[in-house]
Amino acid sequence: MNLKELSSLLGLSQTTVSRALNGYPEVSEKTRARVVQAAQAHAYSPNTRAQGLATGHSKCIGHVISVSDSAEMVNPIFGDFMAGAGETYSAHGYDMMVTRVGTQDEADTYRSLKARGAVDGIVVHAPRRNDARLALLDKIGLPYVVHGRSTGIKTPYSWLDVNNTRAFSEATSYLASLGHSRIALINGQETMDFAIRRRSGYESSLRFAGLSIDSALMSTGEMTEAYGYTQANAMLELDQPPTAFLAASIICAAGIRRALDERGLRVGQDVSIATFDDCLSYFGNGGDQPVFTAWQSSVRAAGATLAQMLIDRIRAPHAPHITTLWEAEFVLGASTGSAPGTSKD
Amino acid sequence: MNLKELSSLLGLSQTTVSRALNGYPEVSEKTRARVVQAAQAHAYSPNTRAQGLATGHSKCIGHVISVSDSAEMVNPIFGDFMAGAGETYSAHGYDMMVTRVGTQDEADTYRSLKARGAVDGIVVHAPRRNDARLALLDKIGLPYVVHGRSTGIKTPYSWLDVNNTRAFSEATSYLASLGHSRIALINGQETMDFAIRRRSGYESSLRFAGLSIDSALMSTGEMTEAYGYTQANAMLELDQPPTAFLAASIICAAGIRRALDERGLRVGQDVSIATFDDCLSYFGNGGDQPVFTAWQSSVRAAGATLAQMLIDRIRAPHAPHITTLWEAEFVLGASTGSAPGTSKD
DNA sequence: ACGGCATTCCAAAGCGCTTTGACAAGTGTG
DNA sequence: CACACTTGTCAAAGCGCTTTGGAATGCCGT
Repeated sequence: MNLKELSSLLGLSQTTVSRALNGYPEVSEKTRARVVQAAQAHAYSPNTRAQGLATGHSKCIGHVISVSDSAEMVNPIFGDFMAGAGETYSAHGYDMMVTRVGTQDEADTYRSLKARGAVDGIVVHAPRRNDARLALLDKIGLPYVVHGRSTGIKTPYSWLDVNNTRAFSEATSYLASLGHSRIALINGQETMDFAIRRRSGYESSLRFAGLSIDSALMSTGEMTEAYGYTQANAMLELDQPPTAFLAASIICAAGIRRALDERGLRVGQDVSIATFDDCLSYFGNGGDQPVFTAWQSSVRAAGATLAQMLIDRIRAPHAPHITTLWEAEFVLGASTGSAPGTSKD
Repeated sequence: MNLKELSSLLGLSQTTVSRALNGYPEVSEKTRARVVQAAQAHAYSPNTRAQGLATGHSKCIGHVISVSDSAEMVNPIFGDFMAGAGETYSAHGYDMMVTRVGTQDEADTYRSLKARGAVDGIVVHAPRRNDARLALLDKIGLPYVVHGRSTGIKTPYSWLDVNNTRAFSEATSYLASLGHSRIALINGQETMDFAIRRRSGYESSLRFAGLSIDSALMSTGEMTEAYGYTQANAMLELDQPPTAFLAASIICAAGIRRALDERGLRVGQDVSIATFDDCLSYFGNGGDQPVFTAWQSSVRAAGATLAQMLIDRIRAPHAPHITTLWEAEFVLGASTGSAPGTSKD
């Protein structure tokens, strides 16, 4: 069923039917009702491609997952982000396109997405410091919003970020206030802007607390369970092992806990764990008694909000940029306690 | 840059340029080379929508994530699946569209995807028993492949599945052979076909081993970490608690381990855990000493293979259906051991 | 009765591509 | 040298929609 068929069926012109369905005022309410009903009855939906050709918009948003070819990792965060974004998209009649690409082909992918007119805008994931993608997107004229920020980029752009510096600063201070002086940071990959911010929050609080910054207590890597486990184990072998861990993700934190459990160390008593928590649906940290003491911020909510920001941006490409900074929420869990030897224990 | 511009720039007709780029034989190699070079120089990519309109194909594959509105869960498996599928798609010039939808709107989504011509085919995820989606897709004529199978569907369809029955049967037998007589099954949602198969494999091996089937040792639910934890805890409170757990996913298994650790039970000694492992990139179970004894099958590989199957199917919609059954691979990990009180321990 | 003004509808152009059918130019044959 | 073929190219139609610029209709006041 297409426009031509539907309109001849109704004895109307294509113009009128099209206008009726798209809510234009030039058509009487009576005929509009008739058209809408007929469209529903015959399950007519305008052909996306034809509509796109005629309007010049694809009504589609692109997400590029860049997969470093060596590791082939897909962060589970992505799924939750897309669920949030997808909700917004479908509410506004947008489709969502996902492209998987090796990191070195990323620029070509953006260019192609634009040249082919495949998408009206894109979400930039996992921005790096001085991320070259932003300038590229500006140059080719593809609207975008950034999930996170890119330190060093001078030109304005729209972003939504969690205050990572603050969260990790608070977390570090919190652990220090419990008497911990050897606090380890199990960070994400420090090519990512957010990881850099997290480290700086951590370091500044260490300094503020008068604690030494020990590179042996800092690690950076892909935030897998195995990574948390391996790093925790390595650090616990040190002459002066940490008494507290600060993890970049609840998945890492799970790995750290495994290392502690395996060594017979009691989490929250012998060794503390605090973590950032993206509120992934498959790794709940809620309930009456949260497992981990955490600074949390829902990545699903971020997806929903960023999607809205992008849609607004596509509608008004020259509107001033919107930037949003969310504060992570503190949740006290069972994984932290006073440092061993401090006060009562 | 579009076809018209490019062709007038070359002093050729649009026809010739189009044919040159699409590899038609009617154009001399000399002009083809000239055209290809110019296209590259001017970063010309044909407009996807126009191309789609003209050809009738969208060169796009749909994936529908149906999110039960109550829970809003997104299985991390999805990310790995898409990474695998995405690789195949981009190799064949296909785009990937993801639609998030509440379960009750799923049928409408498929219909709309077809009516709008948005996709050339789709991948059906998480099939249920007697899944109504397959008949719907057949009816509306949207090519598809199924990740898994749907018991009860008589008409042929293309699928790729892991031999879940066998894997869980083997796993149960394995645990029984270690002397375990109280073996718990922490299953996925038994609305899903794969979960039903897993249970049947589990039960048949229990029977074969002469062990009783105790519904108190079986649970079904969304395979989150918290679910594994909660169920394990509940079962360990039973008068006759299990000495072994069989988990549906490595994420559940992590929850079970947490419950054991918390109770001071040694994994692989006091209580064993075996699990199915989808080889998620963020939850590696590999290495020299795998954490869990597992039956594994890469969901990423499944994605890549199913994508290929779908593309083939789109090319030849009336070709006989292809069905593929993969066997899960056994991996001995540290999480299983003889039942307490059995032989040496 | 007639011009003026909304109101309601339409024919046709155009979006950027593929593809059909036709046409020059070049090649070989008798 | 005329003939039939191949080879390389093109103009134009068409994919299904939106949108521009009219045109017909009905209603008003004068």
